[in-house]
Amino acid sequence: MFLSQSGLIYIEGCTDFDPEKIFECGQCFRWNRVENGSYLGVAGGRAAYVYASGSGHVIDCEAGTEDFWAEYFDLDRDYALIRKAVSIDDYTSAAADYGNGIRILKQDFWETLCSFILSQCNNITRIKGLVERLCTLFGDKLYFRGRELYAFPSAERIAALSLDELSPIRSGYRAPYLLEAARQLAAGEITRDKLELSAQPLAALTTINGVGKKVASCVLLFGLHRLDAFPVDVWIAKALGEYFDKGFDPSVYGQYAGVAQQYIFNYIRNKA
DNA sequence: CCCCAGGCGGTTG
DNA sequence: CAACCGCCTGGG
Repeated sequence: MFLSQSGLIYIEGCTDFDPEKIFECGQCFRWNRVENGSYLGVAGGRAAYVYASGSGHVIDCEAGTEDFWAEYFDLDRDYALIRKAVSIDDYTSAAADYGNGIRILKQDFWETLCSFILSQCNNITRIKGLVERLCTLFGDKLYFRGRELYAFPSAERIAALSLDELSPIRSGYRAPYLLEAARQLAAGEITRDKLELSAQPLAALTTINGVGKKVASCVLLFGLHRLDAFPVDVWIAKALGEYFDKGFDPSVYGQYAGVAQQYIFNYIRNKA
């Protein structure tokens, strides 16, 4: 399904790899289309291009980082099987068909937490702007194929800032949430490991000020790759209200409820 | 073109 | 259940 060479990953014969869907379905904020139609993004302090090539796709990255990107794009997982597994009713089947190509990225925990704290009551354009300013102002500079890019700043870096220093981000009332979360992480009060071990990771996450159930579910799904997490935002709520019974329980999708969530989200948001 | 509502992938007290 | 900060979008 994929083949790694020095600095290049070839994805061939995979029915479920569509860059546009992966990057535009709202799970990530640091991938952008560039002039030639390929996507350029930064994750884990590294950059990569993703583009269509022949009958497949290519991930163009620094030599030695192929394993990181294969993991990031969850390339070992068979999403065609997941699509089948969650197609348990007509509506979800249609959504899964429509969303064919979506994959859940294995993103950094802190970056995900941070990004989704900023996401509340904002549209994607603005979230991307906020995150980009955060990186440009406080992230480490990196160079990739002649471009100057910025890594996502560490929790320690953000924890050391004052509200005043954070103000150029223009994150509004979310700024104190961000600082507080950064300090809790930097102090080790909240760690990825603790959450992994916790029996109630959702409850643990919602102890963070500014993190409610929706943001916490997004962090579980995108930042801890808990594919059973099922974030309910306004779009999902709309779909649930229109097409599902009242007492709907996402556990009907089993361990891949979160992937079903992405299909439904993408479907109700983009389908005419 | 400028102006100003309305609305945004929520959370909190 | 309103208030929160601020921009982006669209109608006038």
